[in-house]
Amino acid sequence: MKIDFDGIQAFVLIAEVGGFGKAAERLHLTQTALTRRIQKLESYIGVRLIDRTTRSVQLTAVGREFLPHAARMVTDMTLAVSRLKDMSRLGQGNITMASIPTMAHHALPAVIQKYASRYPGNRIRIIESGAFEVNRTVLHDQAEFGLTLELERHPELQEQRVLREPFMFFCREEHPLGGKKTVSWKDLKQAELIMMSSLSGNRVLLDHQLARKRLSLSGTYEVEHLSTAIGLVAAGVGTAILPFSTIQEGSYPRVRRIPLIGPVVKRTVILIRRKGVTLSPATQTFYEMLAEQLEAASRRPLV
Amino acid sequence: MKIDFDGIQAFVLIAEVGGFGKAAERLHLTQTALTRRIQKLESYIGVRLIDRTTRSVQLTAVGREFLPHAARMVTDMTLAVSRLKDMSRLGQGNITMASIPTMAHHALPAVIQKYASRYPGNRIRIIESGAFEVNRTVLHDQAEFGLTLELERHPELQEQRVLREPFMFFCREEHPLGGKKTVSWKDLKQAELIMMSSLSGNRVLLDHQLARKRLSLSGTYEVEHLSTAIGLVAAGVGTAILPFSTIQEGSYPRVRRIPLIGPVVKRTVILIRRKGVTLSPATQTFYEMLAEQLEAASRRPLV
DNA sequence: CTCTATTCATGCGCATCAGTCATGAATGGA
DNA sequence: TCCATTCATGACTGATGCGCATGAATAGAG
Repeated sequence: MKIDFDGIQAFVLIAEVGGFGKAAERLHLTQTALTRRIQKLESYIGVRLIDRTTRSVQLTAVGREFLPHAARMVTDMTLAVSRLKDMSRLGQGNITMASIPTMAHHALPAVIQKYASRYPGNRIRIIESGAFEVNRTVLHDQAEFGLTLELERHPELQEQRVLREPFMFFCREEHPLGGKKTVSWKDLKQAELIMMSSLSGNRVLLDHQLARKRLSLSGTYEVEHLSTAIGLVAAGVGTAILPFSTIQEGSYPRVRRIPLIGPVVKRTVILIRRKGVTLSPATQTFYEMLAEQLEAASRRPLV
Repeated sequence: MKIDFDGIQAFVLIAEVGGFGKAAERLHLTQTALTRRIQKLESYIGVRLIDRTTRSVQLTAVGREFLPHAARMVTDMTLAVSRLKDMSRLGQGNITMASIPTMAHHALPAVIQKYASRYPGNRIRIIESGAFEVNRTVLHDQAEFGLTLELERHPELQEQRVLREPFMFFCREEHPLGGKKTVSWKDLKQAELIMMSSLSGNRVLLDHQLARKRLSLSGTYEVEHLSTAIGLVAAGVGTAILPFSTIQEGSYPRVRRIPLIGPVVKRTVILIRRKGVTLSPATQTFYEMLAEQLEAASRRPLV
């Protein structure tokens, strides 16, 4: 079953404008071409659709019956395809990504804001979850890509490093260690540490790297989210070891953020996507913008 | 805006069967051709729709979004066109015709019955009206063709004679003229004539032809429809001059139908259709069958 | 009534395009 | 490691759709 779309389109247009010549003009074709298209269409379906003499052009009974269907199909097609093309001209389309909370809270908003101002009208959905869940989400196609921590590699995922930042020591300014320029892991024995749950990706990372230096941590408190930890620190409950970007400049004015040395432990934030799958144009653009912004931030000196 | 229907169809099929090779088989094409179709489609709309390696074929985000629309459009198109083709393979389609009542009552039913048994499932609509209205109906495209009396010609109508039958004298068997083999117009002076309204086509025809022989009729009764007239005759109210086919064999057993001579006046029944317009296939078939049947009837000896 | 303008149809030549064949490249599984 | 499967690519070819020039029909003007 072969479908002659051009023929049907010609039929609809001729019916609408009432003549081969005018329709041909609109299609940027010669009248000859349209005559041929209609002839071909009619011979294919075996029914005359247009009764035409040099002086009049009118639909046959069958043509009249077919016209509304044909017109609808032509507009549907054209609309669907042009929407698809618009989509490719960058911009239009839905974006679904997954992200660990730290990034979703601190780094993403600025990028989203920038993206949205340049390409308005797109829906962006962020699935916020722990580092391990981000992987799963991407693998199951529930998100087109993810922003997560570098942990173990997965063969089906393609990784791209975008940010490398140290863990730092967070405490209130009046804390005994609050005045130091740097803090070493040894100094933390007397600190009332607020730890992340051992299910957290950050905690896994931290433990893993410290273990190699034969260090270990024990906390007084254990919480699920970084934001809870920083809240507790701000309230003076204790101190915490958190990634550099946990707080933004200016928020929590009374909290000090002090470099941790001996050793310096860093975490790497990566973008992940399934190998071999193409991102939608909108997502692709957003992805690139996000990578660029984060890498730029990564190069800025730590305050 | 060019629409690549073949490409979209290929896309849908590949998505459905999950591979180029299998889809190609179904379309009776080589795998190469499908690869090319998808490449062309993608390059035209500027978006990758299918992520493919030699080991897996899966839709991109955009492809997944487009698939349901595409599938629907493809099936719609295919269905609409195949329905149109069916229509041309004779049969399917609606038939609308106009007819004068005599024909609608007596000649048409047999033809319709025969047509319907050969091509079942078609809707046939008959617009029953006087001879003049039949013309108007066809001219206004409210009916594809008409069965009417030959009166004056209209330049936009094409006529085809299908039946020529005499007017006859109708009376009850016990009527004074009921025993005669023939009746002449002169004999009618003493008959209680039931006339048709002068708006009737039959009456116009009759008056016109008689006038040329310097004859004229005057009736005791005047009715609108032939069926009324024959009813009155059957009831013994009077006699009437009516077309041969006004009654069918066997109905009205006590009514005699006697040839009228001096002169014999005939009416011609014709099929009319607008010049230059094509009938739908179903109508065309019905039209031909009708013409043939009527002409055959016309050649049968009058009883 | 004739002439002209308009409009659809057709013959012919050409360029593009879509399809095929042969072959290459990638990769999961034995 | 080798093989079977599957998609991609290059070269070639036949089909197809288009344009130009021209023909044919006819409504309307004069």
